[in-house]
Amino acid sequence: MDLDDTDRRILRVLQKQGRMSNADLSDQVHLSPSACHRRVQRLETEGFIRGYVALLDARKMNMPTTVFVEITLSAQADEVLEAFEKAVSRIPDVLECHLMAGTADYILKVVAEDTEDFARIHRQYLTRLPGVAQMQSSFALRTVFKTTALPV
Amino acid sequence: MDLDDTDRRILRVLQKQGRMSNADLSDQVHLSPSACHRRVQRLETEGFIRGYVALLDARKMNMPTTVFVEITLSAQADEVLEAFEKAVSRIPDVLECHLMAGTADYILKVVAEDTEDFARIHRQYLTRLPGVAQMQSSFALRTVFKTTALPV
DNA sequence: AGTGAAAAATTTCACTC
DNA sequence: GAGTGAAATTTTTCACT
Repeated sequence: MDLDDTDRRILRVLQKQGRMSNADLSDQVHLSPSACHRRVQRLETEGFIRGYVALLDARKMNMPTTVFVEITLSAQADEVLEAFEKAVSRIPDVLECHLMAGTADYILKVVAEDTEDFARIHRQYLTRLPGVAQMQSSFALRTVFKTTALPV
Repeated sequence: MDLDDTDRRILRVLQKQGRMSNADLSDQVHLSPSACHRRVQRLETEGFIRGYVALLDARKMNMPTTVFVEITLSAQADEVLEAFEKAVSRIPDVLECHLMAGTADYILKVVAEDTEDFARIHRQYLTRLPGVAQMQSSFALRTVFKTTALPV
């Protein structure tokens, strides 16, 4: 299915304010409430919209520390990758896990309360990951910005 | 303000389903609708909940490619950092920008349609960023998982 | 914090153009 | 596709326990 400009306007708005009422949304995109609602439903059922989430304030929640962890495995066989990924997915503080091209096999994005808390996560979880040959952690001093919104 | 277990349950649910109705939410967290609604309002006004957003399917939206770009600047004076950050914030395909400790000064998370599209973004935007000494791009072959939900 | 109820707003749907 | 209007549901408030 193709998206027209109106669909894209809807997605731009909902990526910023996912709980905006259909009445307000229809105003912003210059549609009647019913036409707008039909489009949103289609975008949902066709899978363009994966879902709606509340975003929490990491500082308020006492998780202001972000660490990127680059990991190289000792082997690249499918079973090794699978075992690694399965173990990673059980660590609550890991928000993202990407399989990379090039030298590092994986990049993890980890959040923690502070450096000490990251040390705990490292000790408790990261050192126990299977198949790891090398690991390098880089701390974010400050997150300049972070958005969940794809450019549409 | 401190959060109790009920607050944390509310946040866990809303981080997964941000548009759940207050009635359903109050069921899930074992509260009456009014008590639940009172708590959600407090979590919003106190700033624990920063907002609600729709999450789009990157594949459906034709932006399935994620690239991490590590950048070292030629100087670290405040004005250099500011100019760099200001320029970065104008690039639509950059979803995150983190100031890092250690060797690389910044890590950017960039999304693109494919490698060719990333080449365009690189040419059009990244090569024109001010104060850049070194830049290294790493492609994600596959995103194992990605979540916006903080552990609470 | 819970209950119950009323008021306001939103969502949903059948129908029409 | 889009618009209209009415019904169904949900949200929001409130007084009271």
